[in-house]
Amino acid sequence: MRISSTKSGRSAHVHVRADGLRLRAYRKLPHLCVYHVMNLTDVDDRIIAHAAAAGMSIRDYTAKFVQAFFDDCKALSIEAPEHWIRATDHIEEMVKLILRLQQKSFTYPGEGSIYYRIAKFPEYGKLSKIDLTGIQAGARVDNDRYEKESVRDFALWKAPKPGEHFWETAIGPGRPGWHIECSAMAMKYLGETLDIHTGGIDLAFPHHENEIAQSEGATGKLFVRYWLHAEHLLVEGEKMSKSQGNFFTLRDLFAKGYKPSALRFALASVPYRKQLNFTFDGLQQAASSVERLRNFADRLQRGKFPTGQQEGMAARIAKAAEEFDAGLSDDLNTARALAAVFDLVREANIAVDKGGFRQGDVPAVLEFLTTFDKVFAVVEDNDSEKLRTLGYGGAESGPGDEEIDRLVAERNSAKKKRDFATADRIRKELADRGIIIEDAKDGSVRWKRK
RNA sequence: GGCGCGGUAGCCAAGUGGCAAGGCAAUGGUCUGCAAAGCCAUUAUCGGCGGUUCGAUUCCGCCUCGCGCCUCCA
Repeated sequence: MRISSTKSGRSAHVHVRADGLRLRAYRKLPHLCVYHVMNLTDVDDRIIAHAAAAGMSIRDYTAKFVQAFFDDCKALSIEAPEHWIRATDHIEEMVKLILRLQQKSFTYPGEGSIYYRIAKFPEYGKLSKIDLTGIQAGARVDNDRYEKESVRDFALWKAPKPGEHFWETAIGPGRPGWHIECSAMAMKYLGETLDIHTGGIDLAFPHHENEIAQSEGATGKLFVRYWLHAEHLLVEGEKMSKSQGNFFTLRDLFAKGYKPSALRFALASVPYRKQLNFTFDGLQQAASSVERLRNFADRLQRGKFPTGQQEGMAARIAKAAEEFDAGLSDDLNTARALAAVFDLVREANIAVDKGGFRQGDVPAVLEFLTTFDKVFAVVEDNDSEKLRTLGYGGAESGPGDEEIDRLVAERNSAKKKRDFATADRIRKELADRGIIIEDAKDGSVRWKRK
């Protein structure tokens, strides 16, 4: 399976919702090999202009955005693709592709720029089902700086602007148009036909439509077998925008104390084709859901159960794995996959409560949870560690392990003496510092960070 | 205006022509020294109106509401 994805410097949620689902690690089917290439668009009009204004090279100017993007990906446990590549490293490939299009008369020049002639590609619009016949030339040409045969035609190569960075190439000086990079780079790393291309739904038109036109025009072959377009977020039921004040960065959210796992769960639990309404209440709900899963995993790992296996449990676990698989196979229906997990959690909890659950059942359940976590990456608790390494706000400044262990021991001895006032005081103090203490039936005590 | 997506319990959300998954929250119960965790119980005439059908939340039509794209914005 070969995947290409586009990226935005600002947001990683699309990646969590589609490619970020860690399908590579999952790889349920042995013959399914994931090869993922992620493109970093580090050149466009705005970047060039801003870099010029700042007196910086494009590479230096974009460095901090690239770094921030990767940090965000790490925070959200998005797996690194096989290749992540920069547009500016592939100018030559773009030029070659343009030359190829030129030979087939898909291009025409205009004031130093090179345009794609959409009239030459009758299938144009097949992805977004846009009907070009209704679009009249002249309807929206006022802000167009270039001369084009048709309004829909787009620039493959743009003439240099005074004072701004440009490349000296076989097709003349200038810089690439927005769309050409994706076609050129995808083809270089993935071949002329890719299996999956992901991106935000907003990019379907015109960006992906133009990619198809360029690629298929040049090769005469199908460019992409499956497009995965992720729907956008709403925030508290409204469109996210800076002016509305409902635009949050990951850093903002972590600084408010939300955990990476909660955010990841919130984003991943809603199937990618569905518009996700991001709310703080929803984040809280996601955190609670993650908590339930972690409690369950913990219960299995710490618990001491009678030896042997419960009759039917192995089959029950296998069924959960099957349903989980079926959910993901159903166009990444994560909601369905999650239901399979929670069903098993509930049933296994019942078995544990009733005493039927056996030690021999533990490995299979844990193995299932591990498989689940390869995709969802929320059960393993590395929230604090992530925030710390990435230097994001919100990392705990609470008590250290030794101090906690000491206080827990202190509370235990108070409890043994039936000095509940002291025991409860210690528990309350720790609770105020974000540590939850739980007593188990068998007298053992566990603690966890909230 | 054109094209597209969606309206399912307090919240998030799956799904199917035939008794409506799952999660969160709430309330009551169980357990507990008290808690927590877990478990049990309770909570939906599936946006509205028509049509097709023995039967529709699921199919069709109309309406309504929300969102997106058609402006190099994920």
